[in-house]
Amino acid sequence: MPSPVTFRLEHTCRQSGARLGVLDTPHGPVETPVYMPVGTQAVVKAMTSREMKEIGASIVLANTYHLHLRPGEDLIREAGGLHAFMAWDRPLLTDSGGYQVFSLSGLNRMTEEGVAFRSHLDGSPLFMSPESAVDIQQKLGADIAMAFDVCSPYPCGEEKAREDMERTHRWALRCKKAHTREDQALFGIVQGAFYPELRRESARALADMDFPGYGIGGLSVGEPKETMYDMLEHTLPLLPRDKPRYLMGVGTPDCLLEGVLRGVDMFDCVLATRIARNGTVLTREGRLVVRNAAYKADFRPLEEGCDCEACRNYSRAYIRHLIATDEITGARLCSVHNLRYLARLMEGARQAIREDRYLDYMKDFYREFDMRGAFNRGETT
RNA sequence: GGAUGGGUUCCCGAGUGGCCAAAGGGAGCAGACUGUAAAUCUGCCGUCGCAGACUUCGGUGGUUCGAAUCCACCCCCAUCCA
Repeated sequence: MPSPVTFRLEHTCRQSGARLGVLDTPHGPVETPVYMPVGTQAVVKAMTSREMKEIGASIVLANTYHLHLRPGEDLIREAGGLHAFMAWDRPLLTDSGGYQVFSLSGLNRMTEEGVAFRSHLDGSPLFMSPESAVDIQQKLGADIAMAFDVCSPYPCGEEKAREDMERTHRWALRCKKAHTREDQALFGIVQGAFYPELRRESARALADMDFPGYGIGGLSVGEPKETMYDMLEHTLPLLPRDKPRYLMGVGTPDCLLEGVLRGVDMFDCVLATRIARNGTVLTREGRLVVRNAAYKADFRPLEEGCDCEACRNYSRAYIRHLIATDEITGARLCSVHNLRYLARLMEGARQAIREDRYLDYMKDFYREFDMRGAFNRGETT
């Protein structure tokens, strides 16, 4: 059967090789490269769907594990599916819960059959397998579902990395077999930890399984950025050119641009919304901790020239005051800004690719963006 | 005027002879955050410093080897009685 989600590679930047494309889905097109805001619990935290549209979000994520626990996939199906439930008529993607196997590793036990979780909410047991992760996602009804994968930690010994990768491959086949919904695409996920040969092997194995799109998983888990870029360079060339590549869990503005340079089409990351709620915003000049006392009487907008609601109407001093007084609108305005910032960053990237000047675009970004202390995980401190 | 209860480090508030620079909150300041157990978490929070030293618990004066803690007087606050 033909995939309900198809990718059109529209242009390859002659200066950089970066890709410009369109992902067509049952709920409309997504221009790539794209940053996808994360709405784990069927909501991008602090945001309404109307605001998400104003920001320019074309596709949003939700999470299988979290929605299975609350409110349950049957209720969402009864509501008419995830789109209707959360009043979002644009494309949706659900992560499989594979990441929760990793992030909640203290609360679960994995076997070949699947993963026995203990709910992080009340400790009650639940079992997720490739089949049940697919089943839940089919009931949720997002445009794109993700395979149930095994995300290796960092650092990770080669033997374990291989076991995780091979299990990910076996589980990918099981997911594919279990997936029957015709208006939903299932993407496979590449693993292989930080071993170039494993990354290549995983990319080839997944490509052979012929998915309509490919996630690159197991990155941005604590490794230095250069290591992540290196892994991308060992993965992306082995994935089919005519299928979308989704770098899962990334990230920072610089990682987004570096990913695009290497051929990534889709990204998601909680960072923008999480740091927003904690009083930090992204600007073209770098990260700005608007919570800090330095902005107490700074009446400029968060970012000069930004067209978001926060920057059009409010000052740093005001937003700092809202954060300091624990007013939820402070978290909301910072979220609005950060999401708009990343949407504009990617709009600019697409435009630059179209005009064959993506390397210039990156150079301009790095010239302005202060990288000192800005999410330099894993690098010398 | 009398009775009672109080005055502790920015605020609230524990502490009633040494283990007290003084619990715990709050405020303040800073840091972390990458497929969200996160509107969360961590650190600092008398002064100078490495150790350590110094100043501090309303004021003054005592007792004691040693006082935020005991005694005397004084000043202030609250409530009640006149």
